[in-house]
Amino acid sequence: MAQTRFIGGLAKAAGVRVATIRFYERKGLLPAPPRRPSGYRIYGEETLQRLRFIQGAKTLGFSLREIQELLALRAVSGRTCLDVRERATHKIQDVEGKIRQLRHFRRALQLLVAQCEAGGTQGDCPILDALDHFRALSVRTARAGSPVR
Amino acid sequence: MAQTRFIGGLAKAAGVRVATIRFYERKGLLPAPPRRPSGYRIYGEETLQRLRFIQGAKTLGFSLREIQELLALRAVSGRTCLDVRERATHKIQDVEGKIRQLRHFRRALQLLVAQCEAGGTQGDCPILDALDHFRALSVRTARAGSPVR
DNA sequence: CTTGACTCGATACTAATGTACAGGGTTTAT
DNA sequence: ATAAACCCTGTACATTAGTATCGAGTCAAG
Repeated sequence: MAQTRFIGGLAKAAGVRVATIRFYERKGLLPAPPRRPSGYRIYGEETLQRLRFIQGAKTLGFSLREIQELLALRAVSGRTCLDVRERATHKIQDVEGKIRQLRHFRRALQLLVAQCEAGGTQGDCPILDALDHFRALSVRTARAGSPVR
Repeated sequence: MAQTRFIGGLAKAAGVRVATIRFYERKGLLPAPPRRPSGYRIYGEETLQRLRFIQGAKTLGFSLREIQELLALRAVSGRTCLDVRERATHKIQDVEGKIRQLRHFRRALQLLVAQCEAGGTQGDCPILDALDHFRALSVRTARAGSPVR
């Protein structure tokens, strides 16, 4: 079994570059792994899981910093439980905002397709006014409140 | 009514910087607006809508390039209708992938909260294995297929 | 008709997220 | 025990998405 591997094998399995893995480690998104006496990093399956998680979160619009926060939720230490609960609840609201927005989005695209199928699309496709009237919901992705100045 | 305004008013209304609006124009995300004889840009309500759309799409993880593609779908010209339909359908699949992933995500976070409420969280919160087992679904955000080399 | 706030284009800088060497060891299959 | 394929650190470069600044012109309220 390929239970453990070096960085190259992990990179290939996750579909990222070796340099990216080292970069994530420096950024604290991946824990510093055990090493061979030579210094080679040794990885187990769990790091692959985590890399997949990171990839997924990235396509959903979370920044590396936010992903770090999400991952930090895992490090529950009992006494911070309330705090974790709070942050998780907050994240859930973020996520639900995003889901709402995406549904909105999808509806607009579906209307566009329907319009196209009905053949009646000349010039100024007013259907995508749905997209135009798309209001930025309360998703504000933890941008630390506009810096004012 | 503030039906038309200069770039500063638009920026304030949309919550972005003036420089960002000019940047989007250069990038083709906003159309070149009409001008005063002096060269001042004049904006109407529709540009505000579009800016909001862009903001929303950004928090959903679409790159400016992808947002451009989405906006381009609006420019239906009859004969490209089939093409538009195809691309829109593709985008819908992207969006649905993201929605699925976000639901996954939310479920994991909800489990975490539930666990916290049940009080039984010591040390190794195995619930977030849900997060760990999160598989990167087929969301592949139009990355033009890994460059191989 | 002045004055403070705004706008113009051009250019340069920044932050986040990677990527690509370079020079030098390590692994491993043969 | 050697050669191809890897890995190490450190540093420099690239791309995306803006931000900031400059000198000069414009707007609009009093």
